[in-house]
Amino acid sequence: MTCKPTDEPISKTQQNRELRRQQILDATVKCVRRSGFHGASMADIAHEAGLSVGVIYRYFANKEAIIEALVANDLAQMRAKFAEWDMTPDEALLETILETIELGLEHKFNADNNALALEVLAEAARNPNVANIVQKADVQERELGRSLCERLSACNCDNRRLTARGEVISMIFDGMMSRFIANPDIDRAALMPVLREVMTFLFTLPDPESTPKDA
Amino acid sequence: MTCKPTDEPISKTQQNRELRRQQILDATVKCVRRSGFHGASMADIAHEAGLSVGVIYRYFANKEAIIEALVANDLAQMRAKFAEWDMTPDEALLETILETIELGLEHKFNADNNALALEVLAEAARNPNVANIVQKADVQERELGRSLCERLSACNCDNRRLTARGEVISMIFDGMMSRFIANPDIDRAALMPVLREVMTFLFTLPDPESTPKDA
Amino acid sequence: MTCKPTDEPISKTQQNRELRRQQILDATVKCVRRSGFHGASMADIAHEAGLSVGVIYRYFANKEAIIEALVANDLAQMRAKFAEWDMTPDEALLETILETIELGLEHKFNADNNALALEVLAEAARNPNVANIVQKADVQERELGRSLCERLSACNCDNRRLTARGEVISMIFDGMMSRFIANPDIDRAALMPVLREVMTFLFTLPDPESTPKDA
Amino acid sequence: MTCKPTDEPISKTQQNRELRRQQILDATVKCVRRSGFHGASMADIAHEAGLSVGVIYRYFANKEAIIEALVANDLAQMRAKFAEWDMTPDEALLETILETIELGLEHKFNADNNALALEVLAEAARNPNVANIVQKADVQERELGRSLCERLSACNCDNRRLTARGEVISMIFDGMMSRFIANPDIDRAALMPVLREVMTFLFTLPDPESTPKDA
DNA sequence: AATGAATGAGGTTTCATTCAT
DNA sequence: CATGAATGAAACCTCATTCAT
Repeated sequence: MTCKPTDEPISKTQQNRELRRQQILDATVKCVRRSGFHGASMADIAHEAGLSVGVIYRYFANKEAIIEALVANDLAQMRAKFAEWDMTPDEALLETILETIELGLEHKFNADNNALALEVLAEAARNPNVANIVQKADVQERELGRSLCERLSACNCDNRRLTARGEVISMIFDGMMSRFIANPDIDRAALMPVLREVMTFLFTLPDPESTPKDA
Repeated sequence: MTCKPTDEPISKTQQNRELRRQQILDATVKCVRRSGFHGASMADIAHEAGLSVGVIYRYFANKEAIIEALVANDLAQMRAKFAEWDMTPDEALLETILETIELGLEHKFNADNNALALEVLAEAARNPNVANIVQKADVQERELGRSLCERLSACNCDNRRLTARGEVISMIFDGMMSRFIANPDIDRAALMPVLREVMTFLFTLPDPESTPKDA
Repeated sequence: MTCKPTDEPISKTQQNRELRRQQILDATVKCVRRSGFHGASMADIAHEAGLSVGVIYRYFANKEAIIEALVANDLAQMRAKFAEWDMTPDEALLETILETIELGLEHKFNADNNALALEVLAEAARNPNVANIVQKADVQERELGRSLCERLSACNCDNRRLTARGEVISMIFDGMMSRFIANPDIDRAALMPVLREVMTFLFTLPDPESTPKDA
Repeated sequence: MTCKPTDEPISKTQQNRELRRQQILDATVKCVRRSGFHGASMADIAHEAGLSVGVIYRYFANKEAIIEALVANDLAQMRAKFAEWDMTPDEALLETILETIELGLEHKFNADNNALALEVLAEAARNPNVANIVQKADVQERELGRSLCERLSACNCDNRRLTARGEVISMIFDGMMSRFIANPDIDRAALMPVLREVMTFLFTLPDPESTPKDA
């Protein structure tokens, strides 16, 4: 990721370069939220970033590259939040997670976050490069999720089953976006307890006694 | 100009008109799956439909109108499937629904369905007209869902809680799309039993004894 | 113009044909007033005439032909009004003409008439066919005008001078259109007497005594 | 982005911008003369200007904006000529104006000028924006005209009557365009003296003795 | 390095005209 | 004869990308 040619690991030039890239990505996020990937023109992005059109091409090969970097960035931020849980002590973990449901809901029910995330998914559904980025990011996220589930479960857990539980948890979180689009006036007060119950159920779900370990 | 008031109110001309509209919508679906709403050009659509570009404008006012009709169409099909359950007798209902999970999964894990549905959601996140169509459709879908939950629950159920359970169920189904994008090689065999357990839990979830009925 | 193949000079079929042509021209006039020659589409015209698009092509070779017929029609109507004066007795002629100034002003200051007449002129300035029609019509109009001037003048009038006076009179009338566009709130009450004075001056303008008859 | 607050407020960039705009307007004038506003395509204009289509949109928002700028430009040039007379001393004024009649005639009988001016009028008859520009320009022109009339008149002149005389003079000039279209081979040698006589009459026309000053 | 003017292919849409029914 | 669905060229306009300054 970061090449170190000199003793100083990241040169000032490199740092500036990264800052500029981030500046462009931030501007792109705003534009994409407003108008989608195709609706956001390079001129829009340049204007939003306070830069000239030409300079963007010194930091990104083309629009496609911006999109890819944007997606990678966005997913990295997600992952960062996830990683925080990893450091929570075992006894506080479940409660911490349950508390975060509300934050998650708030995040997913935010129109801006939503627009961007759905744009990414829609793009990933058609664009193999973007799909690849999303999938790469997901591998790491699943790993984190699985380790959380493992810590929460009693002990004797089928690994595949653990993974599946993680998937269903993810489904619920990801599905929030879709629900917000379809029903923005949802009754959040009534939703929260149900979500807590289901999450608790999922996190602590024991293996069925008589399930064969392999299909 | 010349209207023939026959017995049957739908003239052959009207029928042909509807056929052409459907032909155009079908072509659009293919193109949108391939390239998204904005990536699908009118020329693409016309070519896919085997028509000239101009003729499309005899059946739809503009591209926006095609998109809106497409979304409405797509959601209507969804609803139709949903409605089937409404006629299942009570005693077979839960089992029928659980059996359908697999079909649902299969549907949501199909790349074509996925691309279209995500495109619709992403569009709805930015385009108020499309959002409106989606939300209108969802009102009906929620109604159906609530009635199913009601039949499955014991009896003494808080209405808001019932609705919330429906929302969570929807989240799981909708979230499948997102998961398929992020992890297409998911272990479906392991996933199915967990899904069945969660669904059963959700459908039969009792009210907590000491919950105040109104916030 | 009218071919007479049978004894009856104009067959009923021919008459119907002429009626249809007129119907189309009337519709075109409305459309052209609204949107100009280029803005008036064949579909507009057909709709306004209560006909199908196709049938128009049975009566006119193409849009150009409609325009040309329209222009010829319009000019013929002008000429018809002009011709009425030809039958007025000498002693009442000047007064009749002066009285008509007000009608002329009213006509030229009507937005609808204006839009059409200016459209015709602008078209004639670029389209040789239309220019030709306009010029052919004008030859006849000038002839009428010259004969009016002749009757009004004392007697000993230079022919070229008479013609020139006719031209200036025409300029004033034609110029009204332009003035209405530039100043629609013009003070007509103040304008009328000045117009009467100038017209009287022009109609009765004697030859300068010492003008050489040829330049 | 980078603005250099120099002493002279008009930067070289601004100057270049203005030059390009003028270049485009000049090309448009040629095209409009040839084919009218609607007949002149953006491709034609670009080609005539030696530019690409896209660049035009950096200087004008759309075709309508070009037309409006063109009209404003054209009228400003007219007004500039008019304004010259304002500086002529009183004793030479009438003769100067009469001498200008010939120039005016020459100008109005020029096919190119004509085509453009008529196009503007025809457009103004239907397009409120253009009408507005024409009317705004005319207010100034009338002011100039009225001041000329005032200087030429004896003294005791009704203001409304003065204005009316200005209108009739304008009618004659504007009417020339129309006459040139209808009769391009007009006998200018015979026309000139008549025009001089009428103009003299109009410029020096006294108030009728017994006219009530207010209607 | 930065700028932003220029390019031109390609987007949506319109419309005169034709022709099978 | 009449219809109006179909055609496809051409209109206006946008935008990712390049490159002289």
